[in-house]
Amino acid sequence: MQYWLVKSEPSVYSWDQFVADGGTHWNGVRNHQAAKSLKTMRHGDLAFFYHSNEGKEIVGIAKISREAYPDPSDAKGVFVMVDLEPFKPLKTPVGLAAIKDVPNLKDICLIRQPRLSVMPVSEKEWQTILKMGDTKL
DNA sequence: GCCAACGTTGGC
DNA sequence: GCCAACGTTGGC
Repeated sequence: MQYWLVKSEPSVYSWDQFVADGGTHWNGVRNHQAAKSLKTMRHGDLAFFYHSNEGKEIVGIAKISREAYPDPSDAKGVFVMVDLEPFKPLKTPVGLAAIKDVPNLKDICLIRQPRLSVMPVSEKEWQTILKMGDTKL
């Protein structure tokens, strides 16, 4: 089991919309490092759903429901997408500021590479954030 | 193949 | 709205 974090601007695609849709194709990723993570995702892996720009907090958990396949929105056919479905919301959203305050999380990709939109999360980071979110799987 | 210019992301 | 970080583009 691997853990991940995906970002979305709520004004573009929010967690509420994601839940209302019952899942979505995670398309439009055009960064090779992010794409590498997409390709490493396995069916059943879990991913934090982070609201960037507005909110700046982790609001829920998504499950990978389909592994990487070609993203039809990429005309060159280079990039891939996965399918995600809602798993469960965080009982308490975990904000970026709170994450920055935790020494254990200072190496998390979210802080070290702020512009990356899809990134791995270590098991330790995952458990720490789950606890901060007052949420059990 | 280097590197300057430019565009985009996202926190503040 | 500004700006830092960083990926991409294009001239040489």
